[in-house]
Amino acid sequence: MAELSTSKEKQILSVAIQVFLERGFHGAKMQEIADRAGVNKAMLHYYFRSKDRLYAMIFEKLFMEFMNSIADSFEAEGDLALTLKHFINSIIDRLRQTPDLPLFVARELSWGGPVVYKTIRRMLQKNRFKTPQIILDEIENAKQRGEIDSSLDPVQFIFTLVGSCIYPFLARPIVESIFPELIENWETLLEQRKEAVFRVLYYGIKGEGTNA
Amino acid sequence: MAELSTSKEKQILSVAIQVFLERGFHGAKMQEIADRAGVNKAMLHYYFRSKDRLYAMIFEKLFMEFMNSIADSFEAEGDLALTLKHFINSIIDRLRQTPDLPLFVARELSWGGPVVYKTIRRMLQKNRFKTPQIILDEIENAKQRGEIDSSLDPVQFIFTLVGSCIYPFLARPIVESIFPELIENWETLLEQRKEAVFRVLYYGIKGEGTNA
DNA sequence: GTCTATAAGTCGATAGAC
DNA sequence: GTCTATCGACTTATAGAC
Repeated sequence: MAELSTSKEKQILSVAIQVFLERGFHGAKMQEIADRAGVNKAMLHYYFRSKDRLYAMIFEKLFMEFMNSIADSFEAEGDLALTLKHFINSIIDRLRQTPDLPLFVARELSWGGPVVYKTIRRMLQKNRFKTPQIILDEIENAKQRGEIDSSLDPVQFIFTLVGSCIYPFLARPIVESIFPELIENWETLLEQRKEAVFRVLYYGIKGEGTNA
Repeated sequence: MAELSTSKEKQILSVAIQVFLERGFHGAKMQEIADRAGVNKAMLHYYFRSKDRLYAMIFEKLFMEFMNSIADSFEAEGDLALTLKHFINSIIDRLRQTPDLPLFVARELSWGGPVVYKTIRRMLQKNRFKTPQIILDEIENAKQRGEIDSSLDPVQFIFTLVGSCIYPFLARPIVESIFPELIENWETLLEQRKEAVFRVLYYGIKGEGTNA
């Protein structure tokens, strides 16, 4: 709505995003936001009225950012292999800039407060989420050319595709607690992941459907 | 520690597990647990002393249940294909009985309260988590027989394997809010998923590593 | 063991001086 | 616009009667 005029307002908002990302709505405290922003707690209410309103603003921004990260990564690149590669590289590079985003979205949606419901209902009405039509088309083409198995379930495949890319970000806290050495090379792991996901998925759908 | 003697004690614990699963530590309220268990709020403190202690007990149980779901699903079945199939079927069937479990673990670990740290440190000391050695061995064997590409990164593959099975449970709230019709057939989707994951992953690692 | 009533603490929100 | 002080709602926890 209103422009973010003051620099202090932007400062608060930027810190609040971080705190909500890390802790979620219930875990986030106005006091911590104020402390980390270097301002008084009263300032938060002066600029943003209430915790609910501050959260609503941030949830909407972050949720759209997440959905757009996925939707915008679907781009036709000529053939299935290139389109797959582009999606995988793009989504991983986008999410690595806000690695807490997937878990934040999953957590807040699973709790499902009123702000969450309203935001999604509003977004469903105006800004219809893009379906991954590009990948669906490429799959159909590849099937007809005989490039991939014609019995492939496209919904399951997209689930596997998106999941394989997002899963590391969702599972990071779990993996970190058990195998901390894996996360020390987090950036390397993500780079290698791009290649690994492409190879398994692309050659996976090229293989013949011999076995049940 | 102590035996769960009273039936009322078991009743409270069973309800508390559900509430913590749904809402996490910060979202769960003692009042709601008492109401849903049909007892007085004071009873909760009589039996479990404090919210922290009740949560600690439940977190430890649920975290172990989750880790064991994964570890126990790794079983040698003679060859790679059968071992993969068994893992996929087993982990999905176990998790479908407590579908909120993966998201609960991810959420609580990402927040990382003192109870969480203590529990994991204790488990790391005594009950060393099983590594998926069985799958690693099968992969090595299959490589030497030339059944699968020798350049396959086993860590990335296990990431993809476990992730592809767990991801639907983590992403369910997100998918449900955007494509509710997909979740209406949740059970069917999970059954189809077993087959889809096996085919993509097994034929994926059998494919030749021609392209970068 | 079970309940009511209430203490004690936390957190969001605001009043009011500057 | 900014700060201090404080209010009031909510939540955990306990005291004490039965």
